[in-house]
Amino acid sequence: MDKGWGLTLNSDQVAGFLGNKSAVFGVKLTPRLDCRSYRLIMFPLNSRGGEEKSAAVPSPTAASEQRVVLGEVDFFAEKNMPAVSSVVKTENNSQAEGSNCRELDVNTGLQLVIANTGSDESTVDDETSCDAEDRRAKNELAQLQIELEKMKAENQRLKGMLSQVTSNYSALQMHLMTLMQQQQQISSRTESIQENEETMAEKGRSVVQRQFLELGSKQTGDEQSNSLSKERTLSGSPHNDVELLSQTERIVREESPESEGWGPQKAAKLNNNPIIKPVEQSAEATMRKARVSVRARSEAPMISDGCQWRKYGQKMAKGNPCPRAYYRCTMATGCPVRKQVQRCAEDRTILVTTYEGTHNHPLPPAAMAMASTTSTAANMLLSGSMPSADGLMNPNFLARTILPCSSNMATISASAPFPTVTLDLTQTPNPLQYQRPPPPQFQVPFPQNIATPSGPQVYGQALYNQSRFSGLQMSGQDHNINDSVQFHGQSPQIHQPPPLFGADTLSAATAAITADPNFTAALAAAISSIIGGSQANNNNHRPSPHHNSPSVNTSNSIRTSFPGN
DNA sequence: CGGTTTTGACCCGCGC
DNA sequence: GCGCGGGTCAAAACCG
Repeated sequence: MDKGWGLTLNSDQVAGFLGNKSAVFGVKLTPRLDCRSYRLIMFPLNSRGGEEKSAAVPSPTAASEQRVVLGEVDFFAEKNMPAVSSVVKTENNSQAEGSNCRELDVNTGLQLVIANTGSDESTVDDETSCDAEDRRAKNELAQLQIELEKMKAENQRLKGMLSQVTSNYSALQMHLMTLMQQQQQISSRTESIQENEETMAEKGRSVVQRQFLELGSKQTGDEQSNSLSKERTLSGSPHNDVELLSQTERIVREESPESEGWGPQKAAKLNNNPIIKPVEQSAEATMRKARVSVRARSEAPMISDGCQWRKYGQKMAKGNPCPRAYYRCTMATGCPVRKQVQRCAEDRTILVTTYEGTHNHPLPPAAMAMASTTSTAANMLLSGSMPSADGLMNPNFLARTILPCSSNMATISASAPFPTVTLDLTQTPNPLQYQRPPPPQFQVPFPQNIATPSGPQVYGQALYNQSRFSGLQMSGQDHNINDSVQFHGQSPQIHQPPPLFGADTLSAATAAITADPNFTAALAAAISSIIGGSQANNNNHRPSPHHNSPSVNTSNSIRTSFPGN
């Protein structure tokens, strides 16, 4: 087959060699199928140098016993090419002389002398069939290459379109949220003025009393909402806040019915009271609803995230020929964290791992980075659908806050049955990007909580502040950052803001893990940053080699073990 | 022997 | 009501 190289001779040389000055020929050298001999194909050239037709050149009329050396010939070689010393002319049908001569088309009377070759003997039999087969194969190859190029171009075009659509969607969503906030501010002021007038008109009627009455009619016993409402009532524009609260209640209820999702459905059966729902259960159910999907390129059946997982099911999902595997965390009994692992249908080198829930136990360093990333993403996603002191948070802040290095590496699915954040680790961002502070406008969704956000350190603290501020702390278990703090030796009983290294290392780990497409390398970076940053003796956790946990050696590299499925 | 994986059955929500 | 699809259960098989 054609190996992609050929021999080109000077046409004048060829014409002179043939003894016909008026004839101009092009010469091609193509390897034969056996890859040991080569064929020199000559063809007439038109005035523009193009090939006129593919035809064998008649043998030279005046055959000479003496070799005519055309001169040194260079190959346009790309691969393992034998060096060609010269092109000589011999008698018709003469065999190659010497072991370094390779047979060519005997009809042309040309012979190619190839230096530095072995003593392979070339033959001339089945030459015609090989020739036809060569041409067919070359044609097929050329067509395939053309199709490949077309597909590549189409792929690039589609990628560009997708990127544009994604960015447009984000921009539109940002715009919509900004407009909604402005509208709410305006309506808030308007209603505040109206209420003032009402208060003046209806003397003796207490506005605050009316507000609490309305609250009482709309509340469902949710202490969290109640406290939020009271807080809002005190902070101004109460009427609007009540409406906002009821809106948000609808959103939360619609998005997280108790009997849905990965939560134990039997547990849902046990509590059938639709009105009185404990805060813990509600928060837990809401937390379990949020999902964080991580896309990473991996040939392994499962990415190593430092946790121990037990597979409890596998299903064929619609629209994807690859099965979806279900795992639950087995690092602690009753840990609610589960994950789904499935290969991407479009690109099977991409492994999509979807996490849900928050670990209720300390995590090893290897697992902290991913767990914190997913937990933070879930927290912020839920915060985005919950009322806050600033009103509704734009979920796109999440993408940019979690992944300040690239705005299009995180997407939030609004159409999915569950609110899902997708962290795409398959794209290669500029490695310098995540070392720089993120753009200020996307840095912190709650700027009043952060004094001077200036980079990943403050960014990590921002996550901490935000997640505590969101009012969606899981009762009975603190945020993952606190988990990490506990793991680093802090007293589990004392719930206080984590020391600085917790936020620093977490943010660094998060940035590293989300910015590096090589997941294992990113995990190694994250772990090394955690270990190096805290200088704590964290090596007491030695996951059993039986489990799917990475082992950290002294050089902070990651060795993953993936038992086959 | 204990933990994990496999895999068919079952449950449940949802759309028609 | 029925079918479909997602998610989970649980018994059997597997494995170190």
